[in-house]
Amino acid sequence: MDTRMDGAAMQSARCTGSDLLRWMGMAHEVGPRSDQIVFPMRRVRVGTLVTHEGAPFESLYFISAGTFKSVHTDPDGYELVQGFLARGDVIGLDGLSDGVYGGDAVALEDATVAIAAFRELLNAARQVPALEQLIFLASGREIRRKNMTLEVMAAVGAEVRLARFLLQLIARQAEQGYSARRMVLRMSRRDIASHLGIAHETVSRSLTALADWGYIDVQHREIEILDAEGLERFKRVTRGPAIKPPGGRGGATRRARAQDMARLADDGEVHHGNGYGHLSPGV
Amino acid sequence: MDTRMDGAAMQSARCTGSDLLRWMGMAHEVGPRSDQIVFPMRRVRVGTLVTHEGAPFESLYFISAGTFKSVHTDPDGYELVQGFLARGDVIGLDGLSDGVYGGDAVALEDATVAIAAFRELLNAARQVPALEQLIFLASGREIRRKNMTLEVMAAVGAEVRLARFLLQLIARQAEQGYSARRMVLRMSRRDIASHLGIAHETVSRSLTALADWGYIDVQHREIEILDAEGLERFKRVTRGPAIKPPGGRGGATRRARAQDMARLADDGEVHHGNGYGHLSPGV
DNA sequence: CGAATCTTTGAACTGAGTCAATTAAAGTGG
DNA sequence: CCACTTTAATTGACTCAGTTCAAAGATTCG
Repeated sequence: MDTRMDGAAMQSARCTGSDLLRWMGMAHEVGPRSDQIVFPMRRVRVGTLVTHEGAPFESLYFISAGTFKSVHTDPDGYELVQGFLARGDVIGLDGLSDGVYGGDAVALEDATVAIAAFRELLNAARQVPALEQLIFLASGREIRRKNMTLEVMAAVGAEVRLARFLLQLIARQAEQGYSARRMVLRMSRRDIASHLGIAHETVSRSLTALADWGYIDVQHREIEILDAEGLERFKRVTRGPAIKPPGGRGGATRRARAQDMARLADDGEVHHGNGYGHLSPGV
Repeated sequence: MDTRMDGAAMQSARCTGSDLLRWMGMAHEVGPRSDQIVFPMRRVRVGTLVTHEGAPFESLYFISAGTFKSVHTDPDGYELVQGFLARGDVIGLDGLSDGVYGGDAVALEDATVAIAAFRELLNAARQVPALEQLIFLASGREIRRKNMTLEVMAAVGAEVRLARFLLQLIARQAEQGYSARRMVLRMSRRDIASHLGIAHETVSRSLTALADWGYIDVQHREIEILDAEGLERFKRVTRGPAIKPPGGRGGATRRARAQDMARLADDGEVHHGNGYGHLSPGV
């Protein structure tokens, strides 16, 4: 399976239902029928909006290449980055609820999307069950993603949020067949900050911290994972108790703070704090 | 339209597609065809789980009555309340992505749900387009809700988070035809805390603060909105700049803190801080 | 009526936000 | 291609909102 070009898709500025299925990781569903369904494609240049918040919902946009941010602007002018989207994601799903897009989808680099007019997509879906599945898969995935974002934002220190965010990003990249060690952040620190609910200065500091502790290497917007295992362990650190050990617990009460984190990177053995966090420990 | 009972539904422990449409606010789509589709119902007692995290996805559960919390437990045992669901919501949508439920749905009070086996629902949808729409509506709504939760959690003080949460809750209740002034919190402070990403002690304190400022009245789990307008204004307060006023601005640089909030309640005129928050101000 | 849970309140500590100032990078135009 | 402007990123110092820890009420439930 070709991950850079989609056959004739690019040249002719159109693609097939099969392409959509492939991008979304449903290659096994590709068949002659899905080959027959054709969608127009659109090249999108950096900074361009694919959906406009408040505009009437008409199409879903399947990302073939490139990265987007979804930005919601509230009535007072505050911007919130709701998420980052790439191949395997669909733009515009929130429009399903009330017929209006819930945010701007801004290209963070030159990109390509397939335009699926929703009405037509539905018609196609009636003939090609795989396409119907595709829509549900996309919706479910979007919901799942949001829940993951909630996990990132809920109740952890800034460095941990960042760690989770990075691991999430690179996991998605790896799913698409790219490196699981190196990545380029397409978004600004400010975008990350908005998405994670922290100050952009804190993003800087946290990146530096993660680098100091040897988990990652940061060169501008290029990130390399140096210690995937350690980072994976680190992302689990919270301020609350780990889990109430089945046989009762009697450890020292100490919060996991920066120095412990660093140690965690060194010798891999740390008892993180066990005070009561607001993430209720599982009983 | 009856909002308490659904005709024969309760007695016979089954309901029709029309009922589903009504609960979801699609009463206008009700027709003879949707009357023909029948779904079994299930009574759910407090504390009972409707979906189990990790269990194979098979059905969607349409809430007829009662309240649920959706709880995700991560491998380390930390619990995160992903959201609260009531009539008008559907349980289990996150299972659409990978065929597994993403969290436990726990009843916070005795409740009733309609069980829609997904396969059958799809079949029914082929005959009754309104039901197809229904699924998409539900998905889109779920995504929209998650985005609203992100807004709540992103970058604001605890009192404001709480204010937004309460207003959200009561708006949903009002949508269903109930009071827009009084409500009963079905969930514990701890649940709220987990959902908002703050400590449960902070939830207590913030409720007290909102009450002290005259926005609400708190009696245990009963909340009354005393000053809807003020609360609406208050929820907009952030730590960052309001909006960069079109004609440039020159106000004093002061953060909006508790005392200002209180004042806001009194005389309704406050210039909240205007330093640069991490919620980028709209250009 | 007592056990368990939930809620509130207090006190102290600290992580992260705010403000400020410098450095680096990316555009822009001559 | 190089000055110049503008935006992005880093780093530091200070402050406070919110977490943590502790302990006392209030409710609920068996």
